[in-house]
Amino acid sequence: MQKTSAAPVKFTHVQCGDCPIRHRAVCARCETDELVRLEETKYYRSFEAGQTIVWSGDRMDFVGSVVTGIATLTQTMEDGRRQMVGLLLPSDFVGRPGRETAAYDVVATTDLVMCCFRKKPFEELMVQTPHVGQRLLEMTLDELDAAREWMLLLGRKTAREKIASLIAIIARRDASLKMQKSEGRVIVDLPLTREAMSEYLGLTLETVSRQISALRKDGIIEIEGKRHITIPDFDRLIEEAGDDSDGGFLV
Amino acid sequence: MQKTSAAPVKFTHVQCGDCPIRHRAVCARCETDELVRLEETKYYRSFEAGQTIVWSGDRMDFVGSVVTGIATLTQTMEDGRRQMVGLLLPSDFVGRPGRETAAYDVVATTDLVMCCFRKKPFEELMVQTPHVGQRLLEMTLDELDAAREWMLLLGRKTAREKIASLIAIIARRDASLKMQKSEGRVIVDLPLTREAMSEYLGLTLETVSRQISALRKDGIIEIEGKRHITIPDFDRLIEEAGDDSDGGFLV
DNA sequence: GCATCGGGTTGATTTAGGTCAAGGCTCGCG
DNA sequence: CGCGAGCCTTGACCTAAATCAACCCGATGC
Repeated sequence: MQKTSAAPVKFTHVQCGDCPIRHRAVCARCETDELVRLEETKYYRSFEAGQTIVWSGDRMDFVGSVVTGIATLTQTMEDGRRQMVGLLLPSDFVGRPGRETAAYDVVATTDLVMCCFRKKPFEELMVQTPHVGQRLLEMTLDELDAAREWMLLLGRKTAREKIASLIAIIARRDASLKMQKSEGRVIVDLPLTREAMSEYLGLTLETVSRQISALRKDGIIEIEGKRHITIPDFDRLIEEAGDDSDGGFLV
Repeated sequence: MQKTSAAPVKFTHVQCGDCPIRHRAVCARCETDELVRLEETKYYRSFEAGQTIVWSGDRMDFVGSVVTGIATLTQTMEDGRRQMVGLLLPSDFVGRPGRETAAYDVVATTDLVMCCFRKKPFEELMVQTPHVGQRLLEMTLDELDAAREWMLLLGRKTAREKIASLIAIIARRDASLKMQKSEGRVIVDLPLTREAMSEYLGLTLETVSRQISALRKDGIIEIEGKRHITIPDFDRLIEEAGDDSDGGFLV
């Protein structure tokens, strides 16, 4: 099962600044003049950990991408049950062209910097420059694959498998960015509270805590503090995750 | 929470044949010469109920859309646990441009006709005619929304709520196509076996059966045979589904 | 120094849904 | 006509995870 696109996009545009929307997220193959037009409507926004960026149903007149930090998309039922439906790491895109209200709560789970564009100009740009739309399609298809992997997790995995999967997912995303892996031994800092993990996994936070303890007791993971995890044998973790495929290299 | 795009696409192209990929799925706003080019690579395929169209990991050199019948996308774990991750009704698109192997099992759950295009020419067409790509982006975004609604269902809803939600989803898709609704009273034919429902909902088929019986006893639904359901009060069903939003008009 | 608070752990108990098992209904076929 | 296969239902029992509750630990504030 292949999760990544056949031909991975190369980010060769060298005049990029620090804004991922230019060099990673959207404008991977864009031309200089398009960059300039995009640039004109660009602005940055910072949020503190815990802050809600938009509430479900609110007007949302921008799109953007995460520069640093982590955000989540969450759905809430009337009685307060919550399910995370999106985990946004740096370079991930937020917002849907063609929709003017947010469909989910968007929350900063760590301190966060986003790079935003007003929606109108962005949509106009999309019409004028097909590359942007094509890149967005690729990203959306990747997200859809991730969502489907997530559905398997939610529908069929045990609590232990869910925890192992989540750690693996974060480790892989981390590793693919930072390459902190050395022959099977992997180190991760969980960027989520136990509660956020429980919302990701469709569990209670007590169960999350218990299963993390269980994995520690069984030597699958080692823990320092609350969040710092080292995985002595990554393949063993993957076994615990019960993944059929390569586990989805995309979150 | 808004599930449909702000400006719903209008299907005004009148020379359409019976192929949904032309008039509904992809070429909503296309020009005649594009249609012609697409037409050249088009072919139909029929499948019987229960037949597997592609296996996860198999080479898949076509994309297409469902004309009549129902297909599903399913993921399987090594030990046989299965989770449905896509339900494809007429006009839904199958396949991912840019990927040459299938990521999921695609199964015909009823007799099925698909309209297919060889992938290469389709991809070339996509590059040449932005409208096709844009339409595909819209469809993919809709699917992503549906997947996220589905995640809430899998992660947080009770068995009873899951069943009620599924019936509501099918009824709405049905109704939006066939308009067989009369003041709150709705009639649906479930196009899925109990087993398929259980794979959709992350339950066992026994639980599905029990909860359907429970909803019948409580007068939420009435059943004739195994599959024919009438919903005397649709709003009451929605209450049982525990939906926060409008419930996602998209499957 | 002490109180408080957010995040985390652990234990005791309950329960929703899974598992195992028996049987029913319908349809096609020898 | 009787038989078996699919599909579905129902019952008895079991277990994984939820619930309820106590408590730990480190940071922050007064």
